[in-house]
Amino acid sequence: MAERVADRRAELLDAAVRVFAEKGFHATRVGDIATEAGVAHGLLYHYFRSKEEVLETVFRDTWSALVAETRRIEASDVPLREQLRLFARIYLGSWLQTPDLVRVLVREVARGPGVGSRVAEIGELFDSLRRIIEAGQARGEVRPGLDPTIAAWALYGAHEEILTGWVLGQLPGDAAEVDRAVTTVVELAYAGLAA
Amino acid sequence: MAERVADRRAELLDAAVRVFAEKGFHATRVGDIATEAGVAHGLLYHYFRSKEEVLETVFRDTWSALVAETRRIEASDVPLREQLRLFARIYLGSWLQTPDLVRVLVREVARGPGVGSRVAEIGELFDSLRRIIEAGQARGEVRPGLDPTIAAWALYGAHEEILTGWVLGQLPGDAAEVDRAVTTVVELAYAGLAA
Amino acid sequence: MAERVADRRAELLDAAVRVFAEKGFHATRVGDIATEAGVAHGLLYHYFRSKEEVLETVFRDTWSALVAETRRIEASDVPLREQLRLFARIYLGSWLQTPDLVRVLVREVARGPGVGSRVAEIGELFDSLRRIIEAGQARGEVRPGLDPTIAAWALYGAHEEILTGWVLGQLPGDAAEVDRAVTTVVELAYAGLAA
Amino acid sequence: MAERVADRRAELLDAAVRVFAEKGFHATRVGDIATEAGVAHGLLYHYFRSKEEVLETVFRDTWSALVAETRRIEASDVPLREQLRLFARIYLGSWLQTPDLVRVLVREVARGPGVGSRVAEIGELFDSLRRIIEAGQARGEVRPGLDPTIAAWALYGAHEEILTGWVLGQLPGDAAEVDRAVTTVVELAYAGLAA
DNA sequence: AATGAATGAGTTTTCATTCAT
DNA sequence: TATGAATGAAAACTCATTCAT
Repeated sequence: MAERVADRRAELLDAAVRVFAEKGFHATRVGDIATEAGVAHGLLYHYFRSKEEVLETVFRDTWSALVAETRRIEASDVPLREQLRLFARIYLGSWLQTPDLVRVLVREVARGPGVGSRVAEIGELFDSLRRIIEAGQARGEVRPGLDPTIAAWALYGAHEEILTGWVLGQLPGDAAEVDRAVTTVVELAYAGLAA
Repeated sequence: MAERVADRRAELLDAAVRVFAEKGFHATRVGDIATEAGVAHGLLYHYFRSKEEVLETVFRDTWSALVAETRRIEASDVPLREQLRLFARIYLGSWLQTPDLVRVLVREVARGPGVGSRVAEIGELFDSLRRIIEAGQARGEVRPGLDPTIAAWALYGAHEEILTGWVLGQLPGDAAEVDRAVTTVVELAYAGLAA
Repeated sequence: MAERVADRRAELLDAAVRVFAEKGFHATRVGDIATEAGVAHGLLYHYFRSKEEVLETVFRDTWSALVAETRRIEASDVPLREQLRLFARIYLGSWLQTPDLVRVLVREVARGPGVGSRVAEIGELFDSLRRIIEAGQARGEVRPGLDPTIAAWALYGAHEEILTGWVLGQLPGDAAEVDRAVTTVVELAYAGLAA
Repeated sequence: MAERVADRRAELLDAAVRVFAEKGFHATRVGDIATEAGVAHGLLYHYFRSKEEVLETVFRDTWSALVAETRRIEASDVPLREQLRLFARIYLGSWLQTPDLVRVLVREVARGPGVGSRVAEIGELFDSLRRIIEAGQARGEVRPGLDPTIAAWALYGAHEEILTGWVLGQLPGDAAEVDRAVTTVVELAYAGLAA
């Protein structure tokens, strides 16, 4: 029974991601999600309070996984360059794994009502990146004068914009290009930060 | 008379930027813009075909100015580090000059609906940044192996995310912080790119 | 088993009266009744065809008891003044016995939608009151010129409006006030009708 | 211009009364009112905030007129019997003047959300009736022991129930019957109250 | 140029009712 | 009996856009 419920909920979330990715959150009608999931639209309201909550859930599920992975990288005992590579692999690699999810997150997350409620969770990722940089400074791997907070935002932005390029179809996004992007971003970031 | 027209149009655009910045494009009603501008909402349709066109106009006016400035930097005969500093000053400095405009561009333009129609113009800026990097490689200032296209996107993203941090209220955005951000981003970028 | 059924049905009716009294018929969801009764909402449809039928049942059960009591008064061999007092005691006294039921009847039944279907039963009460007045005229207790039908409606209305005052919280409705209301209405009615 | 606006508003109110009278408030869709008034449904929202507000307006306009008339009667220097007759004429006579309005008020006013906000205004009428009775007591026309508040509610209820009889089609409501009802109610009430 | 009354397409959400289990 | 997932009709309300004045 609980399994059934989880299934339906998951089906609806999957369907929502697909439709949000294609038409965008605002242009998506609740009925579109239901149709994509093969259920009546009323059912969506058994599992979610509103269309907005569906997006919130998608965001939270994905983002908390990303934060968890980033913290694992932060905790890992490897040199900065390796940490940067791991992060780039996970973050940019998501384009190959779950392109629709990337489309949705890149386009919708910083926008619309409810950004406020997401900002706190977004902050957790930046905090982790900042601590990675600070730890690098403590180990002498990163230039001491650099502002770690600003550097963390810049670092994240470098990654996100590349995802954006793929989402907008402005950058080629096949597997080889993703590899090349990982390499390029890691080189840029490491050289940029290194002492 | 032509001046009057220009005035009214400009007033409406200014009002629109203010309201878009406060409530976001979707939550803004045409009547809100008109009220903010002190005119009847019907008048907006003398100057613009639709609410969408108002946003388009805001984007195009701002973006083309930014592209022009970037091209001037590209054409200028100064070292890469100076070019990066000029770009960061203009781009990040806009937060102090026209914060509402930044809010709108960061939240609505780079991702929102209708990006499709703006992508070509967005591309011009990236092209210019790419050529700056390529020229740096030609002069031996930039590492030769680096992919200039990906680097241009990463470079732009680093800047944009800092604006985003200010827009979301997650980074302190006073004049001193803007200066510090310019310094930090230029250092990061120059070291990241330099041969 | 039959007892069980009767129990469940009665529980649901009781719960419905409580919820109708609090939120009104239209604002009450079937789920509210079920929750109040501690069962799943689907179960309600084993005992009633619809939400409407629940209200109908509440009305019919209550009203038929009231009609029966009124007919008993009608049949009783006591003077008019005593008959009026008995009616007032039963009718106004219900406020102390079953205030929620009074709330529902006053607000939903006498006027609400679907009165049409209840009008016949409502008429039985008025008929009984009319015959009480006519009998009074036959005995010489009631002024002969008075229209018994109109007088019956007026008499009933006098009682109902006092219930309404209590329901709306506009008249104090404690036990002492109920007594005082009985006395007042009986005096008014008796003096109004008496030859 | 202001005249036009007033017209449209009044047209919509008239239409609403007609439709509410026929189908009841809840069963009436906003579109029904608009259709009856010959306009698009959206226009209703230029003049009223909601369907509810339309009913509120109907109630307030009517009720305040009734309160004003009752106060005029209260202030007039005529014997109690004449005051009762004037009230009955106005109140019961409304059935001949504006039957739809009566239908709406009788059926909807004491119900639905927003009763709370109407109760205060309803109280004004009862206050006026109570003062009429108290003044009668002061002049020695009304029995001294009688509770004037309860008597006022009973008096009003006697009238309202007769309107209800007409609305429900249970009492014949032609002009002759209205006259007879006025006579009957005045006799009942006067005899009921008189010293 | 300017107004604002008028239009009507568009969409979320609610909730009574059904029915498989 | 009992549950609650699933359905889908229904409707209020919003608001961009038009257009007569």
